[in-house]
Amino acid sequence: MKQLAHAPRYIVLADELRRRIRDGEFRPGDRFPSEAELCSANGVSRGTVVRAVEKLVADGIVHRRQGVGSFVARPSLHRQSGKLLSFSQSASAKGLSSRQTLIAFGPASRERAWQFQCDMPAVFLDRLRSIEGVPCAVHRSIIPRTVADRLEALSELGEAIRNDPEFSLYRALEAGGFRVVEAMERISSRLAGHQDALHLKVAESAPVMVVFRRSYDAAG
Amino acid sequence: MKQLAHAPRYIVLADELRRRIRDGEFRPGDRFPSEAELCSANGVSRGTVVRAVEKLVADGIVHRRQGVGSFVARPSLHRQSGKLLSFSQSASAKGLSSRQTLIAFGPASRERAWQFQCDMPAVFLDRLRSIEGVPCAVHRSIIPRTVADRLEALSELGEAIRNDPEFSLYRALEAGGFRVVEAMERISSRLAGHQDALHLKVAESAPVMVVFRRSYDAAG
DNA sequence: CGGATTCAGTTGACTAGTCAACCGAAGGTG
DNA sequence: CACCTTCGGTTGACTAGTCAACTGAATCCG
Repeated sequence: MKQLAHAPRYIVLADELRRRIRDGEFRPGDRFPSEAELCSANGVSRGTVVRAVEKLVADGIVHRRQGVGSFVARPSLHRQSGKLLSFSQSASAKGLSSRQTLIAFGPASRERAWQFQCDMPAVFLDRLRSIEGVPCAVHRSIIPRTVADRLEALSELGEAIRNDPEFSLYRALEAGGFRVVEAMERISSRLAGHQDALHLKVAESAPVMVVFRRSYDAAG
Repeated sequence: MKQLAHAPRYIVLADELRRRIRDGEFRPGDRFPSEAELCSANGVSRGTVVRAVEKLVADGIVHRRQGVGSFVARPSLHRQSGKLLSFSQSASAKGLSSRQTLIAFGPASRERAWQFQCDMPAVFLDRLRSIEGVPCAVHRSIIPRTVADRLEALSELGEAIRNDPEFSLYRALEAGGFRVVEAMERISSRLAGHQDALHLKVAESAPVMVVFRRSYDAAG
């Protein structure tokens, strides 16, 4: 189980840079420290710095231009997607049955919330979504505390999901007075980890899709 | 304009390995040559080999396990997505207007078709999709020749798209007798290239989403 | 036999460099 | 002024290694 050996340095470095961006040390559009600077500042070789920065680039947090430098990305509104149907909506629209089971929920760590560019106390909600009985996605939802509190008590939310296989988070949000009007999606594919593989019942390290979708209500 | 300088070796190597997999030299589940083997066989250092293989891993073509080796991935049916609404369907379902403009179309190179795991002569179709006037995606469709021929003549297809901003490829396919029943999606995000940036009118190297969706009709 | 250990082979992480491609700005020249 | 060149700084690609972590199989031993 030990698992805690120690994270690779390039991941530690990436996380630290992420934090510094989050904390406002680097602002959108700002020039990022050059790779050479990051090398000497952190006492690692350039290859390690590159791997760290590549992670941030893959996350869309920074971008690089050869011969110029690296920059903190401006939050892109163009990532907004018009495809704003909830999972259950799109399924039923095609006459398919959609099911879900609650995997886990509870308070979200600050780091985790930040992955969704959410800098408030929040709760997370992991759900296994199935179409026609075939598990096909794990949805991780991050809901700001302020919103969650206006829904039913959280424990009840958990119960609702457990008991109602047709439960739709979007419907619950609307019932709570929130109209979701637009969303930001960040989609990437990665290899299934142990947990994912367990839930999806696929061979471990099979490719899965990871969908980040940030939703806004009319008030933001 | 020269642009043709020469592709990096790790890309050349990745493409070559892709081709060898495609040609059946390595079969799904097969053990892949070890990194050391690939090094000596291709006369490059291990770092280069790793980058090449990482590309294949990112594409979901191979997977690696530390201490064991690399393997050709089995085509995963779990990548099938239940969310099979066409772009225009999902937009109109939300009461949004969707537009599109034809960027390019014509015969697809074998390499390009293969990216969609399609090993037949095919045509490609690049469309810029907009929601509420905001460009938000470039869709690249690969259609097997055998299917395309049963649609209207291709030039007419081009005309149809040009003239009908409400044109839906799925609708056209159904009109031609093809019922799309399921699709495989491979989604990744990358940086906008020059072409992309031009069409989407976003800052170059802004993050964009790339959606690969392979659709099957009832007969496969 | 069955459990522990060793061992060879593989990928993961990392180093300390080199050279190339590229960009922007600063000068130089007509 | 307009054009060209040079130059410093940056990222991109690559090398040739080292050591660590991990796996599976073989081996040893009670």
